[in-house]
Amino acid sequence: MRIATWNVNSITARLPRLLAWLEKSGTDVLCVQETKTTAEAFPAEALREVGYESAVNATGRWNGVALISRVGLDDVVPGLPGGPDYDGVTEPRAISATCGPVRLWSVYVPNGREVGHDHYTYKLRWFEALRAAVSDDAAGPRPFAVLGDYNVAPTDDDVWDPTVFEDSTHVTAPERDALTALRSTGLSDVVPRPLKYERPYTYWDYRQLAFPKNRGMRIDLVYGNEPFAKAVSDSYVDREERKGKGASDHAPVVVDLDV
DNA sequence: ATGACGATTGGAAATCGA
Repeated sequence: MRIATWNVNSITARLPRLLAWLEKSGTDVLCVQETKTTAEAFPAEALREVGYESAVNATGRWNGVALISRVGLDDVVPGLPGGPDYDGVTEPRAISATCGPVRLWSVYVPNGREVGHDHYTYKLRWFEALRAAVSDDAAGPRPFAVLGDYNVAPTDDDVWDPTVFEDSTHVTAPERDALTALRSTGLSDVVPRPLKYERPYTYWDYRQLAFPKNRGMRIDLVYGNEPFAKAVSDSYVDREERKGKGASDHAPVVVDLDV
């Protein structure tokens, strides 16, 4: 069984590449972030025509997450129970479902914008709510994983140049502490292998030739419980999908499971 | 080649991203 997570930066703009990639990669379940569409405009019919069901939590131009599966999509829960609002709005940043033998979340963690910003506080609260919401499944016997754009680089090795990010979001101690707290529920970081270079970056800015220069970050993560981690046979970042016209600024992270 | 930011809303310029 092949699962993957991909911040597509608009599923409308990415649809041709998304459909081609699903077929080429043979992915059974895809966790999507930044759909940037309403649920009504989500391309569920185009996905159904190629054999995938969709579960969507999306409200418009910002955020939005989905699960796309051809191996079952049951017990769908949209949103993060107990999660914080931002500016009085409950943003669509999480959705979970059971896909065959595994329970999966697709998450788009708040960016944080600047250290000390209201959005940064919101990000830390969001992480705490996520930890509380997944703790039972994380400790359970069923293969379980939280996949998505975490907007945190777990270590300095996950950033192309740590000195560039001093005092920036994505690398601060409170954000990394939030990852540690999340792992303490029984989850571990399923680190993918890179297809080129030393580090498995998953995001490269569109600007300043970041991708050709490999100025990237590993911020798209797969956190799996013990039954999940034991079933992993391979994991890699499909950097080929970051190339060329019409690419997202994130590459898919692929995980193969023996389940 | 992997190449100098892209998507959305709205119908220009602002906002967001990390």
